[in-house]
Amino acid sequence: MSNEKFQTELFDQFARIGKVLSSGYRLAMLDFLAQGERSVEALAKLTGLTPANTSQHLQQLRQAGMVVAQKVGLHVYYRLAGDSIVRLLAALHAVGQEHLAEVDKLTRLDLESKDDLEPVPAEELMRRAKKGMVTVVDVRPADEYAAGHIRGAINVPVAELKKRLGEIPQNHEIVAYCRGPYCLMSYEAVATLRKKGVKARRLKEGYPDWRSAGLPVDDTRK
Amino acid sequence: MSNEKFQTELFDQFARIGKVLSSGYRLAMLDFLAQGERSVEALAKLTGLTPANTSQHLQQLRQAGMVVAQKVGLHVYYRLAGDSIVRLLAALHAVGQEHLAEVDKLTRLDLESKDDLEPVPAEELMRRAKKGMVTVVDVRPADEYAAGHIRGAINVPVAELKKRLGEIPQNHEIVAYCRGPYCLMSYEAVATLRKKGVKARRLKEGYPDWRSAGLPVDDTRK
DNA sequence: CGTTTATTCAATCATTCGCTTGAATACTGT
DNA sequence: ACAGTATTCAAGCGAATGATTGAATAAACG
Repeated sequence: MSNEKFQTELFDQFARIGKVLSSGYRLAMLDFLAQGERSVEALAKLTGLTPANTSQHLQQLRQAGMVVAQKVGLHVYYRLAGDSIVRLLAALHAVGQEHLAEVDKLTRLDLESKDDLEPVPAEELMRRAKKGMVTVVDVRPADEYAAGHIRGAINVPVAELKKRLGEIPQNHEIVAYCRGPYCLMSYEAVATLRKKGVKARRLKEGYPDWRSAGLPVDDTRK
Repeated sequence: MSNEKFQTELFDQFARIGKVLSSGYRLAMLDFLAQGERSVEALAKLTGLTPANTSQHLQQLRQAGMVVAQKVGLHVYYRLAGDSIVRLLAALHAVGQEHLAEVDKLTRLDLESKDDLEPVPAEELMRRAKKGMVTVVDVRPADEYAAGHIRGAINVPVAELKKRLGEIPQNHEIVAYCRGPYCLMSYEAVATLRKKGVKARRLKEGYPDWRSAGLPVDDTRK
């Protein structure tokens, strides 16, 4: 094969991956899948799409080699095909953050104004968790917690935080986490807790980062 | 703004980058631009597209924040908007290599069968170049060499290699390099040189990797 | 000042994409 | 076997995309 032909065929193959990244819904699904496997139904709920539509997107992702499916009973569980996908998503986020003015505007409005809530980096949390100096709270919805969470974390979804305040041991500082750097739930949780006079900070990383860094998790399946 | 709305807007922004990566031609352009800036005309020649078409693609890339343009005289020179783009392309290549059967097939046919030509990693080349133990040959076309190349390399395009063999000092081993990991020119060059009885290997990295690693280059503009 | 050259703009057309809808398939539990 | 549920399939429709063409800008040069 000539060099030119080889090159164009290769670029067309890589473009298949790009094509699959060209839909906000598919990117959202990949982000959810980065937190662990999910059924079609669960993803449909999370994205707000119809199940049929969700299934179609997932099959595009599968044909591009980004996700793999496994049928268990009535449900089909999808998960990311490998760790390189997480790295690709991270690179995509980085480029967006750096070069898309709109992303900058969105995050400046919503995240940075809240970032005086100095986030706790993962390694600091690990150190302090070993000494039992901290209570880790997963503020994602219950089903996402059930599918996988940081080892030792308790689950109080942000929507129920106010009425379930009593469940949270308050002898230590509280560290809240959620889905990832662009998820607002942990911000909201920390704001709520502080308003109640509870000492709380958010974890800098989300669950997907924690998990892909090889830190200890409890997951429904490896 | 609600968490859900924020999320979907953010994902839609990231999808703009994915959309721009969904064309083989645009990916090819980004790869060429990773080697240094190029005019519209140059990119049109490299991709085989018409200038008008090339210009349209470049403007899509520009609107997505991936490239920036600079007008000098009659020519408009485009270049990558930042280093995070190079990392994104690398992540894309990694995912393709790992999860697309077609990429695997293509590279197995064309690259791996030739990979017994044990490539030289960049750091080894640096070490040996300092001692003057090696002749570095850039086998890309003359204009690409002119736009930027590894410091100390001489240029002999692979097409002219046979008739210009005499220009290459043969007291040291020769290390050939070209555009990057999926470019076949350096493979071809090494095969040609070995057939002539010249001791030659290829550099594992291509020029873009070398450049983005901060290793010494001669570039037309910083 | 008019010509040449590089790039961009604008309009057109065939193709593709994404969502919707309704039906088909696969599996579970009674 | 039958009803119920999760997922996939297939067809249809409106919107967006990509290449082509010809014209419009903009800068360099005689």
